[in-house]
Amino acid sequence: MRIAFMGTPDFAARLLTEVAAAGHEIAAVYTQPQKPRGRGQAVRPTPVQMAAERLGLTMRAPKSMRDPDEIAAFAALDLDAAVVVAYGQILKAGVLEAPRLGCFNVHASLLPRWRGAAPIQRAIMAGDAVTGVQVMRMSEGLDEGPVLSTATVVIEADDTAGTLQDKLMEAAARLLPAALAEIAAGRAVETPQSDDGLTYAKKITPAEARIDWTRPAIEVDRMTRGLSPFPGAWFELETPKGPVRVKALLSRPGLGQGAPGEALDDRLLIACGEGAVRLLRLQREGKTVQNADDFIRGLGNTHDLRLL
RNA sequence: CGCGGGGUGGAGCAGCCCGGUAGCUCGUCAGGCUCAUAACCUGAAGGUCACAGGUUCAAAUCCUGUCCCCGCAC
Repeated sequence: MRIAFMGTPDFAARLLTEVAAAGHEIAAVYTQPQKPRGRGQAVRPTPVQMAAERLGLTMRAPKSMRDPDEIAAFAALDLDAAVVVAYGQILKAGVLEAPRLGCFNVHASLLPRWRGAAPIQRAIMAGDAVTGVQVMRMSEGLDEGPVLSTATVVIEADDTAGTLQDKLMEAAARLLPAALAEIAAGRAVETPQSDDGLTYAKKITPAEARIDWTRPAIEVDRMTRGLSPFPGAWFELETPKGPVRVKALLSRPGLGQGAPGEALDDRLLIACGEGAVRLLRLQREGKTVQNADDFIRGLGNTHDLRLL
């Protein structure tokens, strides 16, 4: 098929290479425009852009796909289909209807659960036992279109958003080429989503990433794993030089009771509102990621440890 | 030119303000002790203090520049 690929982060870049390897003619790759961002206002290419360059594909990075000129240019590509993966822009009807067979999205949840921006994180934070990836036909509503194919992935107790994303990415890498083949052959079966179990995966906001030690341990644990490695659930630590912000990147529920935030042993077993969590991987601001052992050594003193 | 923290034996840190013998916790190696432990004891190896200039009798420490890592904001 003659297709366009639209995406931005790593997850999308991996699928772009899969689609290319499947032998489709990629007329254009769309990604978010580069702008000064990140530390030092550096301009960095998106992962999809790097993948597109490596594959020698035509790339476009329009500021807005709502621009009539952009929509016209997109339509002029004379596409069979478009594949959209975490592109970062809302596509209007003019874009969605341009390709002969339509636009298809890869979404990292079992719809209609976790429609929206942060399905992987929200699934872990909610304590879901299973999630997955799906290929769906795009419509104007947010992740509302009919589903063409599904791969399920079990969420393990030690999964973080990072590890789960890797698993989902591998699953999607197998699922998408097969789905495209079905679409090309006109054999794809589209199943409308039901409204049962509908939830929305709201974007993660910085404010909700702060750990509240008065919450039950099981919730704190899900939060650290669901927000790891990015943006990272965090708390504050008192040091001789003042309070320091620390991210908890991996944890495990543990046994213990105490005042919320209090260290119950010298190996980072921290009391929560109900039960306790053991912190396994952390990162102090300005420092690199550390295992609990290294973090403890860096503290110098683990007695009377109190996390805020 | 967005704001800020950091680079010191293999790991994690202190020392820097106030220049004067390279320190701590851990690991490694050798030996000892113990029924036993993420236990304890003894000893050893391992560092041009990120790099390059400068100041000084003397620089990890003060000054200038460069490279690299990271947090926030975006």
